Amino acid sequence: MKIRTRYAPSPTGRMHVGNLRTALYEYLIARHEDGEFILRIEDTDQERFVEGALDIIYRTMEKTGLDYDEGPDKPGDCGPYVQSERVTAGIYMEYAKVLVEKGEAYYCFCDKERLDSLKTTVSGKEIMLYDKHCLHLSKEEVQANLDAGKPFVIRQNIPNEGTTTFVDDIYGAITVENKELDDMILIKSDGYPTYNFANVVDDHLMGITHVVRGNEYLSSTPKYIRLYDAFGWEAPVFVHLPLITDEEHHKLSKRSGHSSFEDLTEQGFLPEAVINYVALLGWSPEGNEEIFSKQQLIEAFDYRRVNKSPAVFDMVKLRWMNGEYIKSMDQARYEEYAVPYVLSAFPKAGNTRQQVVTSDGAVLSGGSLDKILDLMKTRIEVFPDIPEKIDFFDRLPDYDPEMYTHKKMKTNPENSLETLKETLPILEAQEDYSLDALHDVIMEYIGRKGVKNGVVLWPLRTAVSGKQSTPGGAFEIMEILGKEETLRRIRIGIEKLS
RNA sequence: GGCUCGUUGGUCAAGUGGUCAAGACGCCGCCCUCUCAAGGCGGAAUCACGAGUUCAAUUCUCGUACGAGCUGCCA
Repeated sequence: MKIRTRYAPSPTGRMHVGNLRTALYEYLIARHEDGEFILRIEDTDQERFVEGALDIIYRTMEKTGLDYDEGPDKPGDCGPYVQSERVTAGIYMEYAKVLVEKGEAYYCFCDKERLDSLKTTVSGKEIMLYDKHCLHLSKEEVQANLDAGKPFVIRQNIPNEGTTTFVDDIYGAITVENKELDDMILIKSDGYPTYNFANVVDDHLMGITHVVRGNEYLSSTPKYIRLYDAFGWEAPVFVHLPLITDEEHHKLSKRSGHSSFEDLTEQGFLPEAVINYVALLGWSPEGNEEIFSKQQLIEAFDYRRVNKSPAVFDMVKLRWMNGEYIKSMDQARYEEYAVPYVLSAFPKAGNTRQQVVTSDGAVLSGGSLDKILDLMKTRIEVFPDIPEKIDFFDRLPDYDPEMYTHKKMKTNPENSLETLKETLPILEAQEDYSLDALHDVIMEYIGRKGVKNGVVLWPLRTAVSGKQSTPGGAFEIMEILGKEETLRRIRIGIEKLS
């Protein structure tokens, strides 16, 4: 039988990374077996609906490459794929009535006051188990209430005896006492189904073979099983996934600041890196490889290797992985992402990819920008790292002359001044400011002086950058700055040291 | 409170009744080197605890502790 999985989000805001992983695993399970993956919108909660959330879902599916075979915007044989539309079609009420006929569900007219009176507080928490009060209403009483237009819900009728058992493909067999199971509401008083009910009905009607979801549903699954049984339907395979937590081992929340896919992309993470990272949270491949393209994930993904224990979402490792993706990015796409950040380090108005004017007044060509881009590629983990690493190109910082002192290089303000004074005329005479030419002419000087490279290069790099550490060395920086700006900065260095 | 699930280095994790208990991130050190990266090499660091089964338990069983989830006319 062909595998069919579905991703069934509620349009309530951004896409939580837990949901994203669920969607990914559902996608991978289907694609791995050449099955089908469908998108269904579960908008049965009118109150929580957020304007625009639907667009976020579509956009996220698109950006993450989770293409579905059927969905609201991809008609298939099981539509509509939006639950509110299915409500209008009367689907859920029809099935709820089937259950009522069978005695597996019943109308309940209890008002809020009566329900409240059933609540008890145990160790600070309010708990409530419905007492089946309305189960005992006669057919005539129910009809009379219905005719009178009394608001009602339809509840599942779960016996108080016996146990219910199901097998989860990850967690194994799970058994609960039926008396622990509440007579949950199937149809709400506004006529909408609850998530639990709509889910079962739709998964069956849509031919879903594998239900994949977060482990927060593990303890309510027995109720689902009873529903499938009540209908006489075959239950799907259940695959419950371990929780993703924050550093404090609590469920990832909005407070953590990186709980949603959109949070992450705003922070400069690449969709494919997020997907790759999230795939490894709760699942591991057979080998030691960790970098997986979507296609490789599809091939390698065996959901039986999903593990049971919760996983901490580690931003540090995500950053590393994102850096790996950046390093192996093709040039065009890399530039597409990186150029805006490079440009943002040169705030002067009118700057473009082809030419920028620095705040110090130097003119840098497109070629210089290329070199900055090259320098950055192995030095960043996310693109927003760029500006602060290259700020010294735009404006020479007002640095402390003590920066010329470096024990290992054996430099100090005195010999640094000497170096700058002696190299200045060489650099003034030099016309070719390409990396190689600069290298040759300075190395020739170093050879002549008979000193270690660092004795000369440390002060030079300090003078042209004004920073303790820089991407690239003295030659790279001088090449990028060009002759005029290089000389200006060296003269400033000489002034500072004099 | 009840129910359910979980527990291998700081984090992600592999793994098995007998292993020197993989690998990755991070950390530390070394090499390279004008700094920072990248790259290469190496290091420290783990089977929650207590019983039981067994010649042998990280692995199987039970219990304890801790953590999480559920206990909504939310999903």
